[in-house]
Amino acid sequence: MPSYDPRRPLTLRDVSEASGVSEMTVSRVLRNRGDVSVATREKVLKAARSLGYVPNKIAGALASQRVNLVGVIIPSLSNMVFPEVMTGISEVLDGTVLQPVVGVTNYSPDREEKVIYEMLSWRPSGLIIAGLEHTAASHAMLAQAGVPIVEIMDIDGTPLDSAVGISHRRAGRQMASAIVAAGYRKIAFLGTQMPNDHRARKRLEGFEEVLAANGLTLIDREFYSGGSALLKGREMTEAVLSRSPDVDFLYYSNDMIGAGGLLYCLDKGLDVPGKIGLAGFNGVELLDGISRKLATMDACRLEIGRRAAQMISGKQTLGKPAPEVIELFPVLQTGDTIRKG
Amino acid sequence: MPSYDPRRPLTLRDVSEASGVSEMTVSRVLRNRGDVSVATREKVLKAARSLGYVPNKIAGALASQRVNLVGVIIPSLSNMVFPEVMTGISEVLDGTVLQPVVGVTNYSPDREEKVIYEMLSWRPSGLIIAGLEHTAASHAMLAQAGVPIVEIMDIDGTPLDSAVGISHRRAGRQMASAIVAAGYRKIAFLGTQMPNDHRARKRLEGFEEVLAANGLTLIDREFYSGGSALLKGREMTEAVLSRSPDVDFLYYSNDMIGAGGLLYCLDKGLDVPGKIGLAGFNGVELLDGISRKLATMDACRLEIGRRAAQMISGKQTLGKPAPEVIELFPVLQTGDTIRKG
DNA sequence: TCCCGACCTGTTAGCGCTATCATAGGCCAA
DNA sequence: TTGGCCTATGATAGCGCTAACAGGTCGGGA
Repeated sequence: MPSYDPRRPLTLRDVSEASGVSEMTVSRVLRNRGDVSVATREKVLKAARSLGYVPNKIAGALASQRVNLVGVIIPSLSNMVFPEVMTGISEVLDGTVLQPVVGVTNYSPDREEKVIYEMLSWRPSGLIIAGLEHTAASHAMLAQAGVPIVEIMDIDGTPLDSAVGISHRRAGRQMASAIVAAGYRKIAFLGTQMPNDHRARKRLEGFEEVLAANGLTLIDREFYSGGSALLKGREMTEAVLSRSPDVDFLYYSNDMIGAGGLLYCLDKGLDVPGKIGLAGFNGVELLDGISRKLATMDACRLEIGRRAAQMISGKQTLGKPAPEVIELFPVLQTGDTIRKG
Repeated sequence: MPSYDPRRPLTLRDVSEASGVSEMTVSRVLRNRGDVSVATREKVLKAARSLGYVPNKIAGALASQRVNLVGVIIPSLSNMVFPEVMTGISEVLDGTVLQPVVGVTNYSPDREEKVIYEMLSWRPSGLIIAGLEHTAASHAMLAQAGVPIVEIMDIDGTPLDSAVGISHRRAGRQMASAIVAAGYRKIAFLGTQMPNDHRARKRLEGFEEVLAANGLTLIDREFYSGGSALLKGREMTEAVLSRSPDVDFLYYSNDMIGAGGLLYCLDKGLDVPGKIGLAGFNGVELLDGISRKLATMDACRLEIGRRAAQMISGKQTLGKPAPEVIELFPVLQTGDTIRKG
């Protein structure tokens, strides 16, 4: 491999000169587009390889008006849920010319606004964004973007364009019904203190709706933010149990803190699910190794990612495609922490 | 907010016409560069806002030859380690003009090659890439790229340019020394079956080195791939314990499977750390909620991310900066699963 | 023989922005 | 006044690539 002056980056022209054909022909070879004779193709590829030429997509994208990037805007990468959504997206996009680019908002609407602006300034072919709640400015940008937008995770609200997700309100209701049906009555909620986690909020709303319909209210609640979720779950559980000793069910806003709580209860030798039941949310496979399986609901993360990516890639060809809303239905897994019958 | 024909995207010219100044002046206002009178500035910003104009970075990058993107190439997002590295990187980059863009290789060298090619085709300002082992083609591309490259996580080898990481071999040795010193003799290894996880391999090599120096060899080994790590840890532990009942120490290649194993041992009522000790690797905070704390070593993930980002951003201004290698030193935490003294 | 189309390659004109230099005033010291 | 030097703005020329069209060559059917 010969070495070159790193100060002058390689361009198509270098390859064109090295191989004795026009830049256009080099471009065609490198993109596998149009008719090029086998001999020429070989010659060009050989030159490109020996120079170590890497095409400049910036220039290519500008010239062709095609960027083939899909922006994916999510609140966080450090819990288990969004990486799995990403897996679903990549899985589908790998079979196309499109590539995902992720932006992380940390559940902050202001940051989301900035990330959307950044993303759009690259003129992506589409945008996948978590949640239906955005600032007015974000909403305006998305509406004007002129590219397909898919809002994911949640369908309790009005999508801007297309959407794939589950109804968190319904999920909360379903879980509450199961808990009440199993005979639990003194129910406490333990969850994130996140004003902008709208999905957790909606689940709790649905949950309380059903409690109310059964003449019940939450007897206690405990919130946290930051830190190791497993540990927080443990600490919160301890706090609730000591404050409300007669509690008979702990409903957690996610599986991680639920697992922490479960480990605590088991350590304390509590009768789970006889005297006290527990449930979380998300169906995180990661936790399958705990001796008792926590009741939970699968949030369909992988499938949401897949569908969203399919929608974006499907809309590339057509003109102005119709918005589409897909509702997925999480399955309640009672596990070992809700009484049967 | 007025609405526009989405078929013709907005350009600088639209803003320039709407505000009655030249495109150049609009560009200056939007980038806060050069002298523009307050009156003009206001006028332009108003026009840009009312149009909902978002600058086209593709064009901007091409014209200015500056992209301000930092490629980050990592094997996976679904374990706990790389998201934390990302956090460190973002933390530092947020204070600069640079933005991270991540690419995931799934521990496949071929995929890494493709991802590097893709990244370089966007002409990033720098590249952060996990590991020191790359295919010949990858190596050539990186060497020719003409931008700062920082290889992270590992320093047992020869960096291409700069590097930040820990010595996994040394980490393995340290852990082995601690285990041997604590009096354990019948030691088994449980880890990933990943030919391309070089860091896990190096840890094991260092580990066995010290065992050998003490006249010991591993009495058993068990490998896995895929699946829920916690559950795998449990299953592997069961397999090892039944196959080698006299084992007195279980060394896991990561904390997740270690935690699964720990939960299994506790469930079985084994005397931990008296009859059997356990240790993992990574120091994942996530697991802090387990009743017994697993012995582990912190891989300095956050700090690695920070340092790598600092190196890239520090090299933006200078000409051709000198390569730099930073070794970080993980701390051994004996937790509750290695005998004291 | 000529013409037509298939195949291959080249030429031209941008994509939307920014670097660079040019220019038009305004202000002050000499 | 004149020159010098600011500040504010505009004109011009690309960045590296691709779309669109313009040839040129060759072979075969009329």
